[in-house]
Amino acid sequence: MPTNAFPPLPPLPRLDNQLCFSVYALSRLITKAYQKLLEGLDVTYPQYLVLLLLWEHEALTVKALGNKLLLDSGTLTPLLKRMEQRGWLSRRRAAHDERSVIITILPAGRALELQAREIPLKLSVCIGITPAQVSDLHQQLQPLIKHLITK
Amino acid sequence: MPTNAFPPLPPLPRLDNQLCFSVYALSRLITKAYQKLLEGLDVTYPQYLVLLLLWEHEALTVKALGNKLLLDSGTLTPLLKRMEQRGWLSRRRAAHDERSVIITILPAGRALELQAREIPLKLSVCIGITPAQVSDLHQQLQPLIKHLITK
DNA sequence: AACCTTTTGATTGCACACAATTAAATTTTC
DNA sequence: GAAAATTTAATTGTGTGCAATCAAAAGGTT
Repeated sequence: MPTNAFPPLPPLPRLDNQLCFSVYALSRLITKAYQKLLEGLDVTYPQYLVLLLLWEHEALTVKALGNKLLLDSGTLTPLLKRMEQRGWLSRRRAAHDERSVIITILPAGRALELQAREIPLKLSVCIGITPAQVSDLHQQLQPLIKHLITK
Repeated sequence: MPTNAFPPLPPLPRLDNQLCFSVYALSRLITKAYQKLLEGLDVTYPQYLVLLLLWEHEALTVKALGNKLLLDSGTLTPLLKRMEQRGWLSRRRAAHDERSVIITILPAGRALELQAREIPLKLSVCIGITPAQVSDLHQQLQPLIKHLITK
């Protein structure tokens, strides 16, 4: 009896068993939850992430923002231009390296920080887990992110 | 001495401490990893998710696909039209309810299943965690998803 | 039957998200 | 110092992703 040249492979895992789909779905659900909390500020979730960084660092290059957010200029440039139009930040070339674009928070952008103070707390309620669980889960995701970044 | 009407609030959590950002970043990294594995099939990750469902169920309405993938018709309609153009599936109105659109897998779409067999294994290597960890993490994400869906 | 409500997809408009390419400026190499 | 390689953003094109709106069809009510 000849060996089977095409042995049956195990069936593809069902969608509802897949970790990757869960991460994908959860990410979109979280973004949607943020959108509700952020609509008072009239910012999107990716824009809020940019603001979080600028509130902390005052000024960052597009490159630095991209490194921290894992987003490239194809995403960031139009997003930052929209935020510039609203007067939240400024975009200018670096004097010492004309290739770099420096993003600086403006007073109007700084003013949003106060309004945003309650968001983390509200969101944790939205998601419905304890701070301990948040921390635990966060720790577990880090190695996956690290592993995928270096590819 | 009067009580302070505006006590200082705790600082906003740093980006690299936020679970939500980790989920968001991980989701995009996973999609990118899938894209590499899927480029031989010339499908995107969301299209692959549709195929996974059609390989299992043969035919589903747009509504049913949307329920399973947590995507609405604004996303699915153009995506399914692209897949129809490539001959992977058909779109037709249900006879008993002209509002419903039934998506049916075609032979060309079915043929992709064989080529996709190795993807789950390859991806688990890509992510770099054990099956036990995958299962564990997956279990932890379910309550968050359930909690956010019912909002 | 005529009306009302609900369900279902499609459509529209806007905002990411990223691969690939281009262009400009800097750094390295010789 | 000139040439080559690298770095950095911008641009372009394609594909999601979703809120809001529209239109058609089904089901229910009187």
